Amino acid sequence: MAEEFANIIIDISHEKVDRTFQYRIPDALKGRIRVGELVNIPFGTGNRLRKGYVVELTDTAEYDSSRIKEIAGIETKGVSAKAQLIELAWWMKERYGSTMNQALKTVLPVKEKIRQEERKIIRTSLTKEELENRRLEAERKHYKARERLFSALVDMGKVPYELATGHLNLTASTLKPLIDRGDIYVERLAVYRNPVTEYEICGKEVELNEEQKKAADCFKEDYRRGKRETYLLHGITGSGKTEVYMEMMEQVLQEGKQVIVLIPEISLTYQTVMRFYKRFGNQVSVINSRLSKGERYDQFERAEKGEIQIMIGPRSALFTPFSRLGLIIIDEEQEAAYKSEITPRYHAREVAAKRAYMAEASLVLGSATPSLESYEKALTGEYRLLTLSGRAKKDSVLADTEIVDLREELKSGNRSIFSRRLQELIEERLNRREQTILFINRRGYANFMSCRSCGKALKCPHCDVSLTLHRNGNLKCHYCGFEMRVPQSCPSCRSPYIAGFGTGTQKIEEITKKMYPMARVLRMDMDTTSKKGGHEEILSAFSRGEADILIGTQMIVKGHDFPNVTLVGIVAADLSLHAPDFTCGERTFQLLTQAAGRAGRGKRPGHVVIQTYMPDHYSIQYAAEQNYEKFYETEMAYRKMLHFPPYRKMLMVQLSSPEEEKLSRAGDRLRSETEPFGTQEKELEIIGPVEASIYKVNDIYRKILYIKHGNYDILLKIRKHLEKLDLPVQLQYDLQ
DNA sequence: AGCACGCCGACT
DNA sequence: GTCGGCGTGCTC
Repeated sequence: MAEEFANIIIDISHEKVDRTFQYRIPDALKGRIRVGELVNIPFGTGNRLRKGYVVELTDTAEYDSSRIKEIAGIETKGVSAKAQLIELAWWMKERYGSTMNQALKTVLPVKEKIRQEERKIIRTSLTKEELENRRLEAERKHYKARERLFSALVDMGKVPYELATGHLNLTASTLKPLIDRGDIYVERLAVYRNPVTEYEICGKEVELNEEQKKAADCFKEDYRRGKRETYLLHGITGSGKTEVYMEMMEQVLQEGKQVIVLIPEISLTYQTVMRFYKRFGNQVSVINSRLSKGERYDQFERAEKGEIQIMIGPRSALFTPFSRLGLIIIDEEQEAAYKSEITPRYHAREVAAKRAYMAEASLVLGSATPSLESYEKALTGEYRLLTLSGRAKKDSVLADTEIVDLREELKSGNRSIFSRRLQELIEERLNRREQTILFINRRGYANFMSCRSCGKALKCPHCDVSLTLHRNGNLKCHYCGFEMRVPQSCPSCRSPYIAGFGTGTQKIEEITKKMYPMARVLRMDMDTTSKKGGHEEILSAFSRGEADILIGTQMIVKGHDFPNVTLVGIVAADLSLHAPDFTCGERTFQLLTQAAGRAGRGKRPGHVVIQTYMPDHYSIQYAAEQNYEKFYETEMAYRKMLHFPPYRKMLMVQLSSPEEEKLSRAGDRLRSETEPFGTQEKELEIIGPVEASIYKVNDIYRKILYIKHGNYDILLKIRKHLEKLDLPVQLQYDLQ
């Protein structure tokens, strides 16, 4: 059955028409019009034909039915990348639960009204005196618009078109008679705001080793044969994944196709980007969040016109309007940065898979520590697994890793945050003029309690996640709502040494400076990097050897190469291990592995010290061994046992409201509306609604409902059902 | 973006 | 009075 109306956005770049208009589908076109289709439509009083994209099909008229016009026809030529992106937006709307407008805004960035470089310029061939005469004439006749224009021309000689229409409030109808008279003319030029200057191509930087070659060849062979697949490139830190990407890209470019490379914002550094420039020259464009919207728009426009073939950027680069997309690469695919925090809360990995499928492109996911989801798919054969098990540089070896048991330190009377072994090694580095990184894997704000004697965190008896210490002094489980008083002694070993855990970078900096007054110490965290460029500045200062010790959070362990670093100290591995979240084991493993990978990137061997109260925990053990496979097996078994993703799919519904009463009523309603799905679907599990880890934020209360099921589609159905209820609280859905 | 409409001063 | 520039608002 074919719908009667189509909602269409007009392909004119002006914010005032940045919304949909409804058109009737004529009988002749019924059934032939789909979402994303480029059509011709009569628009405005003059009914001039314009191009528009179909954004939605519907049977209900949302506008005075008699005034809805008909679609004139389907535009066949120039079926561009945009059409595909609109289809993608439709899919995102369905998958992540948002409005079509929200989805469109993420996929098609609206052109900014203020453009930094003018593309149309009003110029004149008249002399200064003639202009002044024109101005006086206009003044005398009270032609205010002309007077403004001429005085601007007298002052500047030329006027950017945007300035004329914006600030001077001129319209085309004012300008036209002047153009006809020959007073002025409009010069059009395509000047792009190029965020990077040109570089010469240097070709390949290094020869690939056996493993790298094997991985790249496997891809290239498939690609040449027209096989499009998803690959998981699993390579340990320092194994040279980037070279393999570039080799793959070469093949794709040779076949006239285009490439999108996603890199987590945090590791999108000058060094990384330069490597791509050196290999591919000005076929490459880079976008990052520091670029203005206009600059970003320009780069997308260049991509659409085919001026560039490679786009590198954070998750939003996924929406580059390439019309011949052949490959998407996602580096560090497990990174949390690939998940959008605003509606539609999409995951770049999933959207990339969809886009690659639509464009008949291949997808390469790369990581040293793949997400469990991806690795599982690689093991079941859904993805093709490519492995790099050795370091790319022959003389560089994996760091020597040791785990220090902080319980033993306490027993022997050392109450400092640095173990004796770590202190010893730091001193050694200082004497040898080598560099040290001290890493604090602190994340989030939830505080937990643990025992300094046995190392165990206080956990929920029902959920096996850490209890969160609340301000009222109680411990709470934010998965099931279990609550208890802070005990006087450790429940498992009776030791009285239990305490809240929370060590900040600042405190560590203070202690370090006190212990090593001669050392030059740099700190890198949210405070020190908030000003723009702060990030890069600190890292390059450290890289130039301007400090002996770098103290920081996750941001220091991503992708940076510091050849002179021979010691990495992980101050308290337990920090991320006890986060109140079922993924904390996975995250800890990832962080520790990455941090350990920072040591010994140069010729001198590296040393890694992991301080922990839980030296036997599998996340810590396997991270120290750099043994991903073992970690994967253990973690998967645990997820399976507790019915967590990826074994089961999970829908999280966050409810928030300033009124507690409304919140709890809405929560009960959501639960009771979900329960009936369980009568036919025995696998269904509902937990909660329980209070969020921070229940009250800015006077708004928050609760979470967890719905688990093995089948994705059931959860989609449940979400759709819940969305329709129209409850008087804010709802946020997250499906994983 | 482009078009119409209503306002207002200029000119016959 | 009419003509035409100017500013504003709307376009399915």
